[in-house]
Amino acid sequence: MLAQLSKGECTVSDLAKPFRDEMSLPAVTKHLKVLEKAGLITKSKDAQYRPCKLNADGLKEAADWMQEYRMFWEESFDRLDDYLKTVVAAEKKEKTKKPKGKKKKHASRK
Amino acid sequence: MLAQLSKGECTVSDLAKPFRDEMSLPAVTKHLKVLEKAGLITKSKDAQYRPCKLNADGLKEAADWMQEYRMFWEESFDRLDDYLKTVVAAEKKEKTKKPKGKKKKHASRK
DNA sequence: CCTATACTTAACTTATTCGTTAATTAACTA
DNA sequence: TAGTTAATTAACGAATAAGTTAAGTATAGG
Repeated sequence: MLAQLSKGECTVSDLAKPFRDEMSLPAVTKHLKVLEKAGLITKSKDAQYRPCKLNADGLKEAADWMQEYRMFWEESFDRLDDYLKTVVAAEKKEKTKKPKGKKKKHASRK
Repeated sequence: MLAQLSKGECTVSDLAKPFRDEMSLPAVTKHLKVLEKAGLITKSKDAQYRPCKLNADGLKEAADWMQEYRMFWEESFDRLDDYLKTVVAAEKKEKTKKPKGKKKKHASRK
């Protein structure tokens, strides 16, 4: 729906059309209500129609917010990568050792 | 919990300890069950204890999966950025024009 | 054998998400 | 004015997430 709106203002039923067989109109109304509350879109009046458009300010806020987390996510990716590299390396080493070595006891649990 | 496990195998109660006042032990059991089902950890038996460890294969799969979506997310970020640039530009232009111009009618809705 | 410890299972609660159908409001139009 | 179209509201429901308490199982160890 946001993608649709990025091409220009349009009405509730226009936005609903692509989802005709997936959800009802009231469902769309509700969906739009959360987008509106979230400040991502605005609705206005034109006779029976409620033309919707993207809200630049809200989108900017959202983008800024995501931008913050983007780093966090990427760091997480990198940490996972690091972790996997060490694990995979450890496993390769494991395989070159004798396959039936002593089982390592875990640390004492008292 | 995954972070904890990345430092080495440990038991259910060890994993639960940092969350003592946030959730009960059964809650932890359940949480671990979903991590196990998701293939991110494995559990074994040692007397009453159930030592858990990270599952490298599962984590690798998860990382690969995320890697795929990473691009999608970043593209989305970029598209948002692009969109915002054009919108902000458009708004600046708007402000330099006479503030009380003709209201543009929306496209006919028949 | 008895009991404490580690953990699990069962049964239930509570809140939220995401939808539904039916009725309602508002405005256009023949 | 009567009917149609656009959208919303009301009332409800199913599914899921994420916990809770209380009871049960398995094992170690005095």
